[in-house]
Amino acid sequence: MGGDAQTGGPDHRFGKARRLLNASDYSRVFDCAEARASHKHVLLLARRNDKPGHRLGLVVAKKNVRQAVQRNRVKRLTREVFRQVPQQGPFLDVVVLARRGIDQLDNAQLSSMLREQWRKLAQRVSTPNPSTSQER
RNA sequence: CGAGUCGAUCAGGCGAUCGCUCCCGGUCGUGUUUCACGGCCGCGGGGAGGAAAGUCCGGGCUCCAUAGGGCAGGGUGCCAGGUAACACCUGGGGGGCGCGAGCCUACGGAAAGUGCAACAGAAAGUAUACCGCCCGGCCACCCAGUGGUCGGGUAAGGGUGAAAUGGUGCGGUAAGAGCGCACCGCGCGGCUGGCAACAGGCGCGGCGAUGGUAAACCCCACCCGGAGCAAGACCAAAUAGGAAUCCAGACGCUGUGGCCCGCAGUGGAUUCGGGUAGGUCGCUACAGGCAGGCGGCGACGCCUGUCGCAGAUGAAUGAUCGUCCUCGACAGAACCCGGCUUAUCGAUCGACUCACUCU
RNA sequence: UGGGGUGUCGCCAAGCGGCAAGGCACCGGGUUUUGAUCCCGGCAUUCGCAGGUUCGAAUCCUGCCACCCCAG
Repeated sequence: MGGDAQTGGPDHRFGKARRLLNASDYSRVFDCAEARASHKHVLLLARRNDKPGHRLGLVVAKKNVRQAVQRNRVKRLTREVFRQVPQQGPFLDVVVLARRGIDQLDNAQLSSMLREQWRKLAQRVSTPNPSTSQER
């Protein structure tokens, strides 16, 4: 459906084609994560998709980030970082889970941390690690 | 100029680039034309709050009967008004705080009943008499008097306690006592003002009666049916059709508040097997905002004009850069309103009070 | 988002107007050659926080705070 959208549209868009939309999309990633990147404040899970671009899903639990303002801030920044990621390589479905204490970071710290985690994730997918695929 | 009281408003601004969502317009594609869905485009419009929060009250809305009767349970609690309603607001009264502007106030009933008050204390509620005080009889002595003992009168004083049976003063008395008087308090009666709460003043009662506690049970007056948009409705598909066991056989069972009645419907429960968990509506236009006029002390009401002001559904307001200043607090809509409560860097405006100085 | 519940010592908790039980743990002492067991004694508990009612509040009332559970 979005075949000509990808060729005609610019690189840094973030419409519904770039997001995980329902529970089945999420459970597909959770049930069979091909790669993961863990950090003190965040956990990324990823799986290859057959779509013409990366797709992002967010899990920011109320238990981990208490205030609604802080949850919104974390999600906005994560989307912003993801939006600026180049659309190339094997396309992934990624779920970002926030952990406790992530709301203590300021905007600059948060976005540089997320860029770093994305870089690690992309590396692991391009050179498949036998240990990670064995985990599931 | 300093200190303070009350009320109202605002909640970083501007520019550039990239990005999200809804609406509008255009265009392309798909399906069967109207039309629907999806993609893209537009120097096109809209896009969090005063608390959006806590969920503490009150309503609308939806389903259960159109929410009906009784019990139970809960709430409110000086008076009058406002309101859709309220535990809110306005005005007034009583009480308390402040020099004042003002602020605070769960503020009905204890002579309907039941209960409670540890410890201390004589006594904690149909009062009582420990130490005292006073009088009389008898006994002793150093015979005015003092001490002991018995009988009586007292509740002024002491001591205990959170609280001790009106308070203060004068008279009175053997000592005392509302025993008498004055003022205050309390109760009763009627009068004046006020819609009322209540206030004022008058007369009567000697007050052995009527202590406290109702955020103890309770009484009185008034109010409250239950659940919640994950309510609920619709579309495609499905709930079909089956099998087994158990219970009941219509004073039974089910239907959303705990029970009874009433009302409506009708066999019910469990297991096996089978199937679905996609979308649309509800979803923002109303107790609506602003301006003006009129009525009212005011809350508010009425009339006229004008404005269109989030509506997502894995869930939208952001990021980066520049610039200015006072350097930006608390904090993010999820059905919607009216309040209350709590969090909060500050800024501005208005009204008023007190102190000092000057004129 | 809605509904419901719980906060008492380090842990588990009873108490529901008048001194806050008890057990485990911990500390000190005794018993024992030593340890365990056993015995005795101790625990600085703002009773989640702040107001109020009462003579008196862990207990009653009001407002906050934290944590937990249930419903897609």
